[in-house]
Amino acid sequence: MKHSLETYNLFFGSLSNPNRLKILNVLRNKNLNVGEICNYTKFEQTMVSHNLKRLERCGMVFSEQKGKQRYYSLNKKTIKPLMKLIDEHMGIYCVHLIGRKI
Amino acid sequence: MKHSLETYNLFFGSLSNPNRLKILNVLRNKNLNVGEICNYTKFEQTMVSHNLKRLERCGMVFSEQKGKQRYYSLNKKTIKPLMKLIDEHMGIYCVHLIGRKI
DNA sequence: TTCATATATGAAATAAGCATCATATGATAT
DNA sequence: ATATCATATGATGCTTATTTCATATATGAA
Repeated sequence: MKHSLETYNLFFGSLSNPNRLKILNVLRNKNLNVGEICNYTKFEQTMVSHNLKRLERCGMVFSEQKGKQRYYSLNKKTIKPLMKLIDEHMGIYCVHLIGRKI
Repeated sequence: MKHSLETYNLFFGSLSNPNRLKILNVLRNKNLNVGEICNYTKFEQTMVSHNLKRLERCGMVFSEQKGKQRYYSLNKKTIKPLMKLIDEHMGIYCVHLIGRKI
């Protein structure tokens, strides 16, 4: 491990939340501003902003101001291979817990 | 995303805990039984057992009974490339938050 | 079988994380 | 400047996660 446990913890913690995962998911195909993310996810604006902030701090999304709106985009370079890795892992080791809570 | 948000959440949740990360860390180089993990980490036995259980359910560690002891080993096939991916990510995008809490 | 050691389990207590609320900042237009 | 729309922030209450405690199960030895 190259970095501190705290840093890894922060990274993984950012991904261990269904709402943040959903936000990442709606950003997969196109860049969206906060309002659009709210529409797609049916989440409240403040909640989305809080979660976007955390995702951005961890480098999982980027943002760019365009007029009054701020557009968010997925860090595909990290998120795509990450998801791929986990999909493969789950396909092998986690079949038993698909659909479970714990 | 191939699996449900809940499943990803469970996966990442297992990694977003400093104690579990520390346990994974001490398993990097050699397989250890529960008592040994406690010694290395200075964690309590029950806590270690609870956390090992969760890690095993998510396929991050494997276990094997040997006499009275149960030995745990890291799922290197997943954990190693995962850590590599994240180290690279952090090196680029997370320099600013090294050592931070949030 | 009984004893000692190793690990696991369930429930309760504690801690951490999160959404929500109220409010603030920022941007553009008038 | 003020008004309006878009997004961000801080604090608080609530929920979920985690550790701890007490106890149970499992394995091997005597």
